[in-house]
Amino acid sequence: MEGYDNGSLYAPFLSLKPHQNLPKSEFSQGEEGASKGGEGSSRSLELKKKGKKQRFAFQTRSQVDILDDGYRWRKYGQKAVKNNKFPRSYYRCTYAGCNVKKQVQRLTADQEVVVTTYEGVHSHPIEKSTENFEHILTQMQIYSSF
DNA sequence: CGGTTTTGACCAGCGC
DNA sequence: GCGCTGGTCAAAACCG
Repeated sequence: MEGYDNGSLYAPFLSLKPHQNLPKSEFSQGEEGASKGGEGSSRSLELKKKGKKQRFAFQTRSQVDILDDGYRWRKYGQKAVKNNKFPRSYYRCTYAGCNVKKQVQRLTADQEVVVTTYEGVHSHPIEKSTENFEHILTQMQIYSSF
């Protein structure tokens, strides 16, 4: 709620125009700077091969964990983190060739706050209208952008 | 019937 | 060397 600059608001999903490829994504990497306790900074086999991953995390105020951004997501796992008493959900894009991953995590302090982390970039147009999600973007705060 | 979801187990990396 | 955490995959169950 602090004075976040909407001008700097960078929405990957919004920038993912059908014929608009991201000119550059040099801001990849960046480690996650684990707080402590040696958070698992393990890179996926696929990621390590590419070494090019875009991670975008933002927190939203929602009652549901599943935020429909217009893409199809298939849950492939759920694990509870130590820093959060609530379990973290792992989602993956079901589009062929689109290996975009999404992580949803709820804050222990504020159960109403949901942290959504997008990993990777979509390589296909949205099948649903983003207008619905657009409203969410208005209330969502950028937590960490790489 | 298809697609998706759910739980468990396993693995990998890092820490101490 | 062992333990811990986090992450992914697998099979089965369930829903529309």
